[in-house]
Amino acid sequence: MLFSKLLIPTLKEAPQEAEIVSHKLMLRAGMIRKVASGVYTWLPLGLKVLRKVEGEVRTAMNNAGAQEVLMPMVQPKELWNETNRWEKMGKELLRFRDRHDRDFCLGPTHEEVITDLIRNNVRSYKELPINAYQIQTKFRDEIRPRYGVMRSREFIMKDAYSFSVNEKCLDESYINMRNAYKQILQNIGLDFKIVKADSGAIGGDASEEFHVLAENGEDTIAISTNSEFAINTELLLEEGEDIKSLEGKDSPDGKGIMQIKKGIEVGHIFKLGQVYSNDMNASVQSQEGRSSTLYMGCYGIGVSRIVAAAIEQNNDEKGIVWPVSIAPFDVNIIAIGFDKNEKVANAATDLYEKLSNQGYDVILDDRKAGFGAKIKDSELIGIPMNIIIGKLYVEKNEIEMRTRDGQISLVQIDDLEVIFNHFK
RNA sequence: CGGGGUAUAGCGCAGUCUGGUAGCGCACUCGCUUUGGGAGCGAGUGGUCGUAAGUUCGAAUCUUACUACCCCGACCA
Repeated sequence: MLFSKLLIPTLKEAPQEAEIVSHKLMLRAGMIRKVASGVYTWLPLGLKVLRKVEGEVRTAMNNAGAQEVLMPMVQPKELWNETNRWEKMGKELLRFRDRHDRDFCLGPTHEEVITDLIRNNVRSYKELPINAYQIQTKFRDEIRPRYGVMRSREFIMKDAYSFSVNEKCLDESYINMRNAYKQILQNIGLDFKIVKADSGAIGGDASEEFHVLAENGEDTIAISTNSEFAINTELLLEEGEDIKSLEGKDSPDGKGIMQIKKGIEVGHIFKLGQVYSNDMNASVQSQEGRSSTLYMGCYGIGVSRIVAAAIEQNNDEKGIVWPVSIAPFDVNIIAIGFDKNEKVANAATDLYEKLSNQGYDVILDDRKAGFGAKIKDSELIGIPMNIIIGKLYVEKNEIEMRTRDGQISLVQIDDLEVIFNHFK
């Protein structure tokens, strides 16, 4: 793609509305723009990252045997009445009426809709387990939207729902999703912890949260230095624990000592058991020929929140430092004097095509701007690799390869193998 | 909803106390010169000062009401 043709309105200064680093950088890099409080437009650059995160999630879900569906954002009151949640939910459930005066809401989650689908279309235990997921826009009328896309009212979530005949099978589905979530965050390249959590309003037996560790995290978690043990301090507070005195104590599992960290909750998995399937009469015929109420699990990942969390964890004074897996582009070819110097333009275009043909996601900065402006933008946007074609090339056929973290090497432009090797 | 704050050009800000008809930097447009760390010179464009009402000869500035947005708390992917 040509930089000059893409809408990438970068800013030198962060708008006053932004408080935390990820929000500032997303605005400055031209990834998002606010439409209303907690409601954002994703511009081309932001959308590219969002799509890459979606891709990582989708791949891992499919590999785990889940199947993709797409449910409506608009849901009828009748379904929510079945679980009594129309009454139970507060104002975060945005309700409205259609022209026939029928009540609807914007879906903050989809237990009712998916359970309705399964109960109407699955008859036998032989068809189970089923795990259906979607990647979709959710709306929660949050009391206080905050920090840009980190806690917005409208956001993209991957939500998966598993249906099993018995508790043991639910456990298997749960572990399966737990592993898939680990895989997703590892593949993206984020530092995270799995944390025991309060199962909260959604209800059910057990739940764990996936937290990306970052200083601006909204949650406080207690983790062990030497094991997987981690717990949300909200749970400890309920038990009357004094959080501050925990730091430095032995971990309850005997391995390592406790540390208090800040985390961003990007995923949450629940064993729901039969809460919703009881309310909604979701059952199948069991092996014994009797009606058997389904066991459910639900598994959420905040796709748009991961974008913000990744920035929160990976940035420096110059801008964003994307993990390669979700960077908007793999390479930026910075062509200095593209509009004036034919030799530069030809070489840049030629290299652009060669790299694209190799399957790299490449952008060519063909703008009429100086080196300083171009490299600053590239650093702000966080593209992992820059290839600079300028004076050195004109004089000595050399191009400069420069990573986002500042490692520089000079390469002959015809040395394609050497160039490609830099991407490994 | 409770507490705190902000609102002047696309972004960052000054002007408000002490009323006199709006300014700076960046960005943007045109021209020429530039092109390896956000280029220079020259000439320009852009604002019913958040909205409404009031006080006044006169309001960005004073008064009142409203709205939007941000921050701290309860909610959550």
